[in-house]
Amino acid sequence: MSDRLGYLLKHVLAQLTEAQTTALAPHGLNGRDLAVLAAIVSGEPLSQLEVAARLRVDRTSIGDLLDGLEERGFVERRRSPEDRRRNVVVLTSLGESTFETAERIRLEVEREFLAPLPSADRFRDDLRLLLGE
Amino acid sequence: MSDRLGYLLKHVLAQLTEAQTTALAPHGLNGRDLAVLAAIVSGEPLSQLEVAARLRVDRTSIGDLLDGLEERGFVERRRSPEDRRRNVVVLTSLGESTFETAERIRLEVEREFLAPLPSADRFRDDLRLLLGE
DNA sequence: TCTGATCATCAGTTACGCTGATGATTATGG
DNA sequence: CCATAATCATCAGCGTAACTGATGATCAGA
Repeated sequence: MSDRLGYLLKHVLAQLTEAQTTALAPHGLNGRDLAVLAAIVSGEPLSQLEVAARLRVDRTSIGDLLDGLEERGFVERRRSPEDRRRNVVVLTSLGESTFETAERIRLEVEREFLAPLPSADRFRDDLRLLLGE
Repeated sequence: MSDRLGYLLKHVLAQLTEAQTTALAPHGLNGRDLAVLAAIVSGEPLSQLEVAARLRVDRTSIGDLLDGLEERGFVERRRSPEDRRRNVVVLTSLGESTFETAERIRLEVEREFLAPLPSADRFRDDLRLLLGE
């Protein structure tokens, strides 16, 4: 239909978001929540600012995001002992198990989503190139 | 950095949007406004609903969008004589000239934006495939 | 110790997509 | 012809997300 790049990107993203949302909903998560869990699960405990930076999400949004995850029992915030300004965020055991199943779902959703393409990897490479990574 | 498809798409779109916004700002437009003008300029006069459908924008958003464009003198809304429920939206002469220069800018911004890729056309094709077009 | 930086949080703004309702107008069918 | 349904624009309101700017608590450095 349209060849406007903004239009194409916007609606491709919207469709992916919708597919992820519906697929993850039974587990009480959306794609954003899952990205937060993924940032936390990898390696040493992170402060909220570090989580936000890693996801390139605004610093003031991450608090609300964690509030929701904490209410649902996926993460815990603890005051860091060596720097009491910081909240160290860790996954609960529920958070860990949910993360693993949700992550599998995400991979499957992405695989299906990119199925129409001749090469999904090439498309991913293109996106990374555009971000300069 | 991240290989999450949602992350990649989101930030690629954000970077494009920013590039378009800054490039178009001197002409009093953003990428969204320009898309509206493009939908109007092509062919016969459209009702607001038709403009919204063509852009895949919510029906209730298009009104505000047109308000802004009308304030800035780019479009005019007239009650359709043969169906007085409809607003026929047309470009003013200022709208037309602005559209032409802005459209050239958009093409140049997109060209530069996709320059890092081995094949910009292929990337566009991929996006269209994902939208099922 | 004083000063400035850092972290989390809070209040408020802007933008967008969406739902549901309303009034005006047109189309349909009995 | 008239009553009903459908269509169009608009309005109020909601939820989400990104962002700015301020605050209090805490830490680091001079």
